Amino acid sequence: MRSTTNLYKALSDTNRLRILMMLKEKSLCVCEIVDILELANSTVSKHLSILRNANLVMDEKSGRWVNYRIARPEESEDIDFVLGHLGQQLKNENLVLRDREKLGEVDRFAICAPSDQPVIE
Amino acid sequence: MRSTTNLYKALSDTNRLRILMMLKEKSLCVCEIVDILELANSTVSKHLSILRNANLVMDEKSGRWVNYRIARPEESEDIDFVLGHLGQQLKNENLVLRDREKLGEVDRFAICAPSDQPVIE
DNA sequence: GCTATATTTCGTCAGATAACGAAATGGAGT
DNA sequence: ACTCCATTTCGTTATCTGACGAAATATAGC
Repeated sequence: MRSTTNLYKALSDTNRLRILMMLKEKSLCVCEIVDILELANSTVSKHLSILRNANLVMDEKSGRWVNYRIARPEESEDIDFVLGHLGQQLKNENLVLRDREKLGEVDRFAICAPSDQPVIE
Repeated sequence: MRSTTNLYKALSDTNRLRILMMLKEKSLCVCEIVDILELANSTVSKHLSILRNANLVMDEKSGRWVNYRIARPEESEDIDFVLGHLGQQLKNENLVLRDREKLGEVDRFAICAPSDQPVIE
């Protein structure tokens, strides 16, 4: 029962739904999500751990970043069902559409490393 | 977005899931649900209002009782989808199985009217 | 090994949620 | 109209949640 309510709890926050809708488009590191949602990185990290705990997203280390992506069907029995529903419900949601636009422009190399010399790949 | 998170919030409480699973079996009045869940009737009433608000259940007055039932597909775009998922997830849940057993024995005429002379239909 | 920096963890605060009992409401049946 | 009683609303309390900044952790690249 707990795992079922945990899944639904994970889905009952606006910012977590925004994150899922973005990850549906493409994988993102924490700092990119921070930039788009305009929340503290500790807050975003917490949201991601809740989504990870519900097996909705997975993380993969890559260089200095942690990339988050939607769980594959083999990794989550609920993911297809959930994304199907969210896709339907939120496809015309303004906030989601705006996030998606920002998603095209986001560049982790520009966003992170706020010091004088930006990191060069 | 609000209506989507409200739906998921409604589903993220154990007692509300138990209520939905019971109503899937048959319609019930508040006092029957109180008897099975062993919660205060004010608490159950609140849970039912949250489920009603999410369009998952409907209420119908009948004599002195208010019968609650699962929303019909015409009344809720999400109901089939939700019940399908819950059925899968919770079909082997002990608490749900115990509730279902109690459901067979429950008798609103015996439960309510706690005074000396039970109500006669 | 040191430094830089992306991410996570910790501590705290404000607001939301679930529970209860008591009081209010409202419909059914006399 | 009155009474009964199932249900809802109200007020309170304890716990949970989401937010933040600061400190801790971990890893890449020199």
